Amino acid sequence: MSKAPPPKPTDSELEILHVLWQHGPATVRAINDHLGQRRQAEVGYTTTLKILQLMLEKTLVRRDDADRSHVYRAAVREQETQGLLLDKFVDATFGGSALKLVMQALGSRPTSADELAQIRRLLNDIEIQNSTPNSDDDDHA
Amino acid sequence: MSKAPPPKPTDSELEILHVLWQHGPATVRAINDHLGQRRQAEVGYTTTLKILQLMLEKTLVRRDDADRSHVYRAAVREQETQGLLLDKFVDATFGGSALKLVMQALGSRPTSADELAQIRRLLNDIEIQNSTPNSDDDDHA
DNA sequence: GACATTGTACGAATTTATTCGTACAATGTG
DNA sequence: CACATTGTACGAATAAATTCGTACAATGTC
Repeated sequence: MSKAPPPKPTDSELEILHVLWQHGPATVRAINDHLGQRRQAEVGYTTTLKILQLMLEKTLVRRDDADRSHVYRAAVREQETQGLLLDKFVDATFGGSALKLVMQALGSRPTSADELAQIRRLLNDIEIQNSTPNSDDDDHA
Repeated sequence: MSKAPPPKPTDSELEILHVLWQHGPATVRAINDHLGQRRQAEVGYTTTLKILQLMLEKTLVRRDDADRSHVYRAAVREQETQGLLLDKFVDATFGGSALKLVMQALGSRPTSADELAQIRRLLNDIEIQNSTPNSDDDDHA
């Protein structure tokens, strides 16, 4: 029992993860610059640093401190993290019903024909998988 | 400028709204009992009361204080509230892409044939609407 | 009417997230 | 080498959400 699984990131932490996922490993300075761009206002440098230090303790990021300017990189995968957050959100907001969420997402919002087509393709794939139970796709951690 | 639109409910507030949406207007006592059931642990009565009082100030609920036991009821609609929360969530977690959210929701989670059928039906409806621009559904504020 | 019960109001402690100031070390520049 | 620059570490202020204790009013019961 040596591993503590990384917890759910907060909003600020998630924003930093987005930067790391998109641009790869980066220094605090670089991350902070990106944050300043994607928001309207600047972010204090030490604020970003502090959050990254907390994220390090939570094992949401790893860092390379060989050089003076430490380099941080995401320690959690984008899809897995989004899946984790999605689970919580579906539970809290839609009582656990992913169907309701999808209906709401598609129903109350303009969706392009192209996007609809992509979803249709996904539905087909899922139905194929549902009807052909694989015998060897176990996913051991 | 008399209306302040109700703000985004917090997690606890959302849980109370779920009770109100599901069971209709209720006293603090009744709401508290429901909360105790849907969680594992009991909730302090005054905790629920306090949150309801805060929700009243935020105009998330209304109350009838004619009787000694005040009766609270939701002042926001379920769908609208879920839509609001969904928007924020999609922005924060999926960079604003509802498509990514739907793909994640459907892809990384078992979905029954029945649910898939419902989604298919919805897709059909949307495509019909997309191809027949209505001339009289203007929505003036 | 005395007393227990049930209700509301409200202050306050706790926790978590966010923000930034300050101290100080390492490095670059004249 | 003196000094400005750039970096990390860390304490602490602030704000929001959550929790509950305590005071006290209204009602029910004998």
